[in-house]
Amino acid sequence: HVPETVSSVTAPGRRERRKHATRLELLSAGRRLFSAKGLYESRIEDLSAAAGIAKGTIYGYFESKDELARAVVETGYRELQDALRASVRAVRGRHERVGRIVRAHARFFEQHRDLLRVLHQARGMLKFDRPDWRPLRISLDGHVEVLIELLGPGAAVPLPRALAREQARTLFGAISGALSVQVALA
Amino acid sequence: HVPETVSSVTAPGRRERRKHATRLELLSAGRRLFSAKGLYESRIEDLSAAAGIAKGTIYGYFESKDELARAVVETGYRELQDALRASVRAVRGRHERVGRIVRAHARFFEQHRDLLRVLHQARGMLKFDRPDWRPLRISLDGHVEVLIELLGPGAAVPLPRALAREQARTLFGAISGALSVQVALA
Amino acid sequence: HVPETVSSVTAPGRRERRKHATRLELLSAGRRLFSAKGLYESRIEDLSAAAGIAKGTIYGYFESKDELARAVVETGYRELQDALRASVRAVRGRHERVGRIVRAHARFFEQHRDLLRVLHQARGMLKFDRPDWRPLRISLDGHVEVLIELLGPGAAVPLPRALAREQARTLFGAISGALSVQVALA
Amino acid sequence: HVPETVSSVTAPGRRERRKHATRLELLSAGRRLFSAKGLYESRIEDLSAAAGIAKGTIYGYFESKDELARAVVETGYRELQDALRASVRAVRGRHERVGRIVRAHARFFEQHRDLLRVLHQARGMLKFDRPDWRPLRISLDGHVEVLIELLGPGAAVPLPRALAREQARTLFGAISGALSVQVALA
DNA sequence: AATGAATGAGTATTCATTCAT
DNA sequence: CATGAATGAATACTCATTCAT
Repeated sequence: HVPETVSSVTAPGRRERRKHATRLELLSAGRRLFSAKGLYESRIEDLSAAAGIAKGTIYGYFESKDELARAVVETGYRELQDALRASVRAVRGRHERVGRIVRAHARFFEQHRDLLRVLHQARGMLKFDRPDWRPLRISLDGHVEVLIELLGPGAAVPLPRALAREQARTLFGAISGALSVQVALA
Repeated sequence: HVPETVSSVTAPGRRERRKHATRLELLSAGRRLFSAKGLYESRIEDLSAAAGIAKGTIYGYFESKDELARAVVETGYRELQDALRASVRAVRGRHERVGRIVRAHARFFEQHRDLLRVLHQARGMLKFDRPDWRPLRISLDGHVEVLIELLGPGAAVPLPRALAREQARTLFGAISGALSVQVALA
Repeated sequence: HVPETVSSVTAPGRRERRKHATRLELLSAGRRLFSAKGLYESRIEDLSAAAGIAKGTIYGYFESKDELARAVVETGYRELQDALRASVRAVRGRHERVGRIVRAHARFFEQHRDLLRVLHQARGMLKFDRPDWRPLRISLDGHVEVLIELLGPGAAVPLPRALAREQARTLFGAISGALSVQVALA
Repeated sequence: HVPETVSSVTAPGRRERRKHATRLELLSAGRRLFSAKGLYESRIEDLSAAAGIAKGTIYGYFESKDELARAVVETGYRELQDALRASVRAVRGRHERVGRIVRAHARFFEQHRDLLRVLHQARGMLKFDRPDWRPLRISLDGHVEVLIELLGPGAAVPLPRALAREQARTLFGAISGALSVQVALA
């Protein structure tokens, strides 16, 4: 019931931007922390300290620790996808595209070891039957779909969807599994 | 430090065998449980119920929940190694051996999805810097060494150790990563 | 300490009236909320939503949640007293006055069940030894005094104060207790 | 799978009795504490200290703080009912029975002021619509039924159930309301 | 004056581990 | 050896209150 004055219109932009910045800060701190100590060993309090944001404030941005974790994973997949897309932009032949994508994975995960760790962990969780983790499955499923698209064009004969999906899954699993072991034993 | 009494000498193997059976029961229940709910979501109480063994008793067999988990992982690697060894017994050429080993992995993990889950989880943990998880690293390292041996002979020229190790790591990571994604999205 | 400017003099009653209206709005929302969910289960945030007034603003009108609660109780007693006064205006005989007052209570609480709930709760709290609740005791004490006055005249021989007080307490307790149980089990 | 040996049969009695004693200790400490500070201001930690029982242990006896509170209330009503029953044993006329019951209430609550406070509070809560408090309603309802039985016999013509219930409710409400105010202002 | 994002002290509850029986 | 009641440190989350805008 407070009338929108000019001054109250000027401000929002600032506040909005700040809110967004805080959210990003939390996601970034979450990625760092989860990757260093694991999701279960990371305490909300650590997160609060790492992000320089009060404990209670976190709950204004994410409903729970788990939700934050899910957001970190989703953001991670999105970044990976952006990198992959860039790597095959304007590349034609399927053969060539596969190679690019493999190398793009390797490069990306080398630059973002923290994400490699977090995503590995996430893949582990979605094998358990807790419904809370369904969103993670959706993320991974989505990533596979993106891979199908990226690999897709260039095949002389388009693959049946099921087969393409199996290939994409295997490709992604093999690449990240291999890198994962390297990192684990490094 | 309790002196061996005559009675404990009279029934020599029985007690030993019972102890061993209980230990196996615990390892098996642990594998089932950890694979179904994850290491962190599995409660000692669940384990006690699943194994039909009182909570307190468990601590007579394992020093802690973590130690039990480590034992489950070690046992798992040992079983996998046995399967792999069997698969290449009396196979000569390196090329052929690699194929056998890949297929043996697939077969083994198809038959023991629970282990696939547990080992995936374990690989995730050993990326974190908690010293408690060092034994897991040793397990995985040991497995890689075994792989090197199994793959090894048959090469015209023996590979430099470091290279062989890298190959084995990649092989194992790729195979289990690929299977892992299949299972996760099944 | 901000000097009164001309402009604040130009619109003299307006601002005052607005402040008063906001205060009433808060008291009314408080009564509704406390009665529906109880004092402890009512969150300042709910209140803010129910009253359409921002959280921070509330603290311009009341020092704390407790103070608001006390104000709700006091206002409630005052309204009850007004109703009681009206019911015995110009009634002479003590006997008749008692009857009127009993019926007035019943009528009042039937029309304001929310107050019945809030006052019951308040009576409960003032049995505990927290000093914060002393004001509530004063409210109840004051109410009893009013009852004494209202019942008082008409007795041939004025009762000793202590006895009159005991009677008024019992009267009020019995009436509201009886109604309270009816409402609780309705 | 442990066979029942003689020795394991001898023990249980003791353990059982101890468990029961602990439960009683908790109920008693709960009554004391809830009555002194109110249900909401009583911390589980205080309870643990007051009962000399570790915090965690409490949860082996009661599912939650609320459940403990409900048990305290139920036990309280049961004790009150026992006292009332004793007071009218072998009393015939309805008139006489009513008097006895009123006096028995007064005596009981004078001796157990803590219960007066706790039950008052409980009556307050069951006016709110939280389903968690339904058991309290059942307790109070049950108490009213008991009152009906105790008052019942001796009437020349048996009252219609609904009317009897209304009378019992009013009787109980009025008595405890009156005593409640006395205690509150004492 | 009004707003609502930020704060952090405060609390119920969980769960690995111990130990008396 | 086995048992399961007792323990209490550890932790996610809430919510009254503050304060920069």
